[in-house]
Amino acid sequence: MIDSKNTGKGKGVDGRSPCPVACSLDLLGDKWTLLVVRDLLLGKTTYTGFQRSPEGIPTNILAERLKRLQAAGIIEKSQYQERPVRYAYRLTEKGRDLQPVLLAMIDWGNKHIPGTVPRAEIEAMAQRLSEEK
Amino acid sequence: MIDSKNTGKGKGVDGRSPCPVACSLDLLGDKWTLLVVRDLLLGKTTYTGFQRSPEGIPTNILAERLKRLQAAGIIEKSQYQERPVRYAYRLTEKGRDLQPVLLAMIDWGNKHIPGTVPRAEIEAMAQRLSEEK
DNA sequence: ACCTGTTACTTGCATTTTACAAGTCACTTG
DNA sequence: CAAGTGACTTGTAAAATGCAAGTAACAGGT
Repeated sequence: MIDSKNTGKGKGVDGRSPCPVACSLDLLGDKWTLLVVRDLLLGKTTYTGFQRSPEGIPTNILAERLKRLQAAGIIEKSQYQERPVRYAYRLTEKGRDLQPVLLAMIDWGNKHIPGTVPRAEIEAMAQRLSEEK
Repeated sequence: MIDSKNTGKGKGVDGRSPCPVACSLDLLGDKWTLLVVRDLLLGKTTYTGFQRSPEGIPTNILAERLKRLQAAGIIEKSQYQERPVRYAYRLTEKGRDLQPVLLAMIDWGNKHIPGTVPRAEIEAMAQRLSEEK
């Protein structure tokens, strides 16, 4: 199925091929999307929160990615207060299920890219952020 | 460390931040790179083999990605015959260590994108390709 | 009431990356 | 010796990205 150029069954898949990796990459395969998911897993929820991450995502890219993730059902946007209006973005179950992908990347980075902050430290920070008042 | 815009210790990290996810994405964060790694994990080794995958990677992109992956120490290129010269690309240990990332993506895709070919089928195919004479 | 600040974006434009087609070079096979 | 294959390179149009600036809705201080 991976080796044939569309076996022509007309499944539900829309992407480049029925390969789950290819389909995932159609959605997540760029330099920013998974960083937003990372921030969400760390407990961040606001637009400016994502912007303040050290990588410095351009604001138009962030806005576009949040729309894509929402359209894909990976995050949901909710207004958590009026006057002034403020929004919170949260992972859906589909989004939280990306955690193993991120963890695998963290482990790979820790093992093969010297100087990356270790998983333990990241998990500790996630803890802190989720406990924040 | 993730929340401060470079704590200024001058570590070995070159990317956008010392976050292992960000660093991994600097290398792998696009629509094609991990598909090549997928093919390599499946047992493919040649330039035209990668090109024949159903996603249809553009040839200039493939050439550039192979160079990047080689420069990053994720794959190695070897000439497996002269007259005519033919090359084989193979994953290094660093490259093989990406398997958990790919497996996590497969599981996520299988769970959340209907119509994607199941992990069992992919593993069976990897088996077949690696046994190929 | 006015000025400054914050959150959550949108718009415009230059630069970079990607996609697609075609071409090259060294051979091999009929 | 003509056609084919493997492994690429080159050219160019289209799309995505990055950067700066602008907008809108409010809050808080003077």
